[in-house]
Amino acid sequence: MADIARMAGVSISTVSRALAGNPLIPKTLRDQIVEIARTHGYVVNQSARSLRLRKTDIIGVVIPLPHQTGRLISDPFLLEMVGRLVDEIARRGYAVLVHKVIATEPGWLERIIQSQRADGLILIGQSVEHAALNAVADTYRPMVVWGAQLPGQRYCAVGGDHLEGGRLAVAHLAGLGRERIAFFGATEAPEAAQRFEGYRRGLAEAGLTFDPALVAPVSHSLQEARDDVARFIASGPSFDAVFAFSDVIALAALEALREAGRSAPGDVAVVGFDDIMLARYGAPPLTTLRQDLEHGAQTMVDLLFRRMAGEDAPSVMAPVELIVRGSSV
Amino acid sequence: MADIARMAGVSISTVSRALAGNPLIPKTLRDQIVEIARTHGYVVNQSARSLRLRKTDIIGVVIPLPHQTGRLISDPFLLEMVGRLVDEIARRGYAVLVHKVIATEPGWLERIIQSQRADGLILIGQSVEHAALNAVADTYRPMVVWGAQLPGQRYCAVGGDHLEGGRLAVAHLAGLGRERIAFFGATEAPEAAQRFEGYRRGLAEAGLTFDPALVAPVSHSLQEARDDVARFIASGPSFDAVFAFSDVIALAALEALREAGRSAPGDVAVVGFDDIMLARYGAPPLTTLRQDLEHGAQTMVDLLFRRMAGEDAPSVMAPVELIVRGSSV
DNA sequence: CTGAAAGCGCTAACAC
DNA sequence: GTGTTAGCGCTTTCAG
Repeated sequence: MADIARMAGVSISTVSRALAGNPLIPKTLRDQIVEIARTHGYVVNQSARSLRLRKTDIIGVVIPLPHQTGRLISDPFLLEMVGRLVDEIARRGYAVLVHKVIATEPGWLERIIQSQRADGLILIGQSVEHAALNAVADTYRPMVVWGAQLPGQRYCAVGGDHLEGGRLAVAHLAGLGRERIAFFGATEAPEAAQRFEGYRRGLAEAGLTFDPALVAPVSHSLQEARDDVARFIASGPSFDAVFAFSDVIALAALEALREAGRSAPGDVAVVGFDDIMLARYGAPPLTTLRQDLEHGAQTMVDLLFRRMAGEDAPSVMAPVELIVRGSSV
Repeated sequence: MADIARMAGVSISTVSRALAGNPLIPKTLRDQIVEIARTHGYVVNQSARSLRLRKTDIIGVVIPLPHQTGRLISDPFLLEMVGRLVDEIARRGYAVLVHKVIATEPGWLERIIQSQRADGLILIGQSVEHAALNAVADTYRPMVVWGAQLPGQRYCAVGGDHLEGGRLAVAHLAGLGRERIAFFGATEAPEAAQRFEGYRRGLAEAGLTFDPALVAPVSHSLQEARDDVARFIASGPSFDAVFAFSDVIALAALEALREAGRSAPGDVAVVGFDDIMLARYGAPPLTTLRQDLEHGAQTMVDLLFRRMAGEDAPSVMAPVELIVRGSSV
């Protein structure tokens, strides 16, 4: 910047002001300085700017991976979400810093916040302790979490209506005359717990009895899920429908069923959750509960910027929509 | 940091050294200081650190979007690539800054470099002028591009063997007895031009004549591509096979064919490129040329770090593999 | 082994 | 309007 100042025959402050578009500097001089900077390929150093301004123009997007799988972000839902967030954040002139963290290491959230590399944070998923988020939220405002709403929650969460989604799924399956409806997926994470709760309510409303033998804890990754489902099938419980925690699990279930010689939807009707791109293109295409990611990402970013501006933005629960495709009818 | 120093009864320099694990500070004192910092939730401010060290511990991943579509990163290939890169970069203790840029605005690359927000840059795709990349590469070393190798190229590029891929695709289709093989996709971008060139060579080697009427410029986005293909079908040229620039285009072609009442692979055999996740799950599953993204991302990151260390890492062309699935046989 | 002090590149009072 | 100057929070000579 000193160089530019020398070339323009002005002081550093004038250059700084001109480059910032400060109207105190006459328009002609400003343009002149901007032009000099441009031709010399000068751009303001962001580290210095951030240090001085205590503002980075960066939004952190945190992907907490459960367990110490030091591995792949391959989950299609996660990737779609990241894509949407990048779009939405870029529209506002901010860059996106993606953090992949192992959610089991304590203090990771505090570390990210304290490093002050981002002006705001979006966490994808609550795999963290609810309590840890609450604790952080008391002192750190610019944070939005993709996830479920929980009682006593003091952080800002955006997410689909998991409970209603579970209900709708089971109502749909029961309406088709299915009576032995299995649930595939973990039930610990808040989102999962709510979908599971919706499943149980759906059963109750349809006059079906809940059978714990039809609940299979299935991994979230496609490969492992397929094996988990295969084991479940082999272990013998009879079932004529599946409500899966996610589309990925539903797709894995379809594969495992095919390998076990059962047809879908003939022998077993399958419903997933999320409506990822893969859901539409499968054979059969997947009946699922659609979460509008574009809208979800938009909402999260919107709330985040309001919180960054000091407002106190509320949590939002987005509706989910049952999309009926070939895997259930 | 001053606070921590006061609490520990030492100077700021000592705290800085202790937190950096500098062995000049006795281990006990070091641990003590680290402990104080931990309990008080202190973490080094990265802006200040970066300013001082001229090093950010961030790798920039740039997604250049062609044209001024101020829109969505929805391309599955791009998303998978980003996921792989994040994994690979995170493994090395760096964070990832994702930039979405409109490649038509001149000077964007210089701006990103000069802002010094990242220690190195990975560009996904050469949609930029080859010349612009060459110019930048002369002065900016830590940059790796995902794309084709071009004559006179002075930047480091990693990518699949597009030409060979095109040849293999056509050889496969011709081997199945197909004689009117269409090419769907743009032919301007370097990757596309090479795949197209492979297509022409494949035709020649199979003794088929090249018919310009069978080359359809098709958009890269799923929706638009479907419409483009539908128009092509409606316009009447007879064809019994398609080599598509990408899996996304191939999937769009499958849809358009179905809507037009033509069967695949019966009436038209279809081959894509990339082997994205969607390819495997379609109906029919897609024959495609697999680019090993995991390996590609690994290679790019590896070369980038070598360049960051001052070494002069070479460009790499990765093999592609024909994966035969139901869409062609 | 430890501390004092300089300075990374920038912005914004505060003078003039 | 413009320049001078004081930091932002950190690391690292350099001196002790």
